[in-house]
Amino acid sequence: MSKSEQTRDYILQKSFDLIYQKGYQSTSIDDIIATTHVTKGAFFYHFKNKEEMGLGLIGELLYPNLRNMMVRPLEDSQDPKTDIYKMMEMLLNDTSFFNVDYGCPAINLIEEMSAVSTTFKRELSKLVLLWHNAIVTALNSAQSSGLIKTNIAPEEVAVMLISGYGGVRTLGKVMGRGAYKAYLSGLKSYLMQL
Amino acid sequence: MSKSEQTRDYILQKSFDLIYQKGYQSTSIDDIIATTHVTKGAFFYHFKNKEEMGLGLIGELLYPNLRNMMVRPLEDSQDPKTDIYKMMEMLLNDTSFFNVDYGCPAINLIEEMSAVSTTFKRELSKLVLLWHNAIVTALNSAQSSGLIKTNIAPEEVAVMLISGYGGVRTLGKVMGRGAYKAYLSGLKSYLMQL
DNA sequence: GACATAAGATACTAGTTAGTATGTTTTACA
DNA sequence: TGTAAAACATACTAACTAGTATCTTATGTC
Repeated sequence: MSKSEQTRDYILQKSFDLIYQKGYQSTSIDDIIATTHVTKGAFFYHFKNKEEMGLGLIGELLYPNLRNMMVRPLEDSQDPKTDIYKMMEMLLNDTSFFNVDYGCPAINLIEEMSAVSTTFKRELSKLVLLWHNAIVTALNSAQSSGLIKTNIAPEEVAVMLISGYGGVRTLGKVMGRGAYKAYLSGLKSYLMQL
Repeated sequence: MSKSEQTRDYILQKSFDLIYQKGYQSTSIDDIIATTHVTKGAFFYHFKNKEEMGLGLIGELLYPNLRNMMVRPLEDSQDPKTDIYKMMEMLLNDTSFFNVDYGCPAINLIEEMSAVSTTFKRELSKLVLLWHNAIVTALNSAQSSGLIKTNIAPEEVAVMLISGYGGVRTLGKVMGRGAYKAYLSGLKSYLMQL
């Protein structure tokens, strides 16, 4: 990786951290250059404007992380019920990447930006759809192999799961990790009965 | 209601609308005085600062609305399963107060403000707890009267329901009303099996 | 090692932000 | 109906905002 690529990635990573904590609109470019010690000239050399940086963040940080943590674990799953639970547990208990007080970076951006910028909305909806499809595919195959009742609708269950995840991230912000614990417990019962 | 009270309420109501659409931090006082045609002097006569207005909003608009739409329908409920479903349906289908693109005002504020202001976080957590307790109470009484299995934990179900609601509001922002429809359908099945 | 260009640094701008200082006008009530 | 206080209006400030113009320095290539 060239020196130039390094600073670009560095800016993206630090911006991500700031935005995760304070929100996109409340994170100023001056904030970013202050914490990175990268100058304004450097910032605007690598990004045309703030939006391009924000979209870069989604494409180059959020997207690959989502694939790794939320899509890949479901690919070719032999036991979706268990794997979905394990995935949720992993996501909610991962304190290296996530923080209860700050919630989920992707959910935060959806909340803040989708009504304000159609470009952000479009890119973020791609992420959601990716996860949605991964869940539906896993549930479908589980129905084929008789591991899940055939009278349930995978699309509905996917929406229930994604909503549950997003919602408990929000809930965690005001109620703390206890919300995660209760959710995971409730999720287990919910998955059982599918 | 005196003239003075009227302008105060008017400011709060219009601020609420703006904040619902753009977020709290992105709604400037200049935005507010521009749309209300109330002058800056009037604004700062009624509110010490922006935060006091924001908190007023929570206490005087969000709180009573939450009581009416999310707590009262569960009080003395003879059939919580049905009443919870009806409440969710009412909330998600009410287009006079809510808008898919803007989600739920309370959820939005939690998302945006709880990590940024402990005062907002505290006030908002009260709202959540109020709803949580109303749900738990309803589920408890349903267990007593044999309408719900006794091996389920009302606290967990409450977290599942609140998370589901909050999450589908987020999901709706990027996926549209289809998310609401799928959620309500999934919710019905979920409640059945309790 | 010259030189073109990539990468980064500095100083600025025009507009916006919350909040204040200092006025003027209503309103309630004696 | 006079007057004190409540309610509102106007003009300003200091700090911050995204972005630009213009410069300097580093880097790879022949």
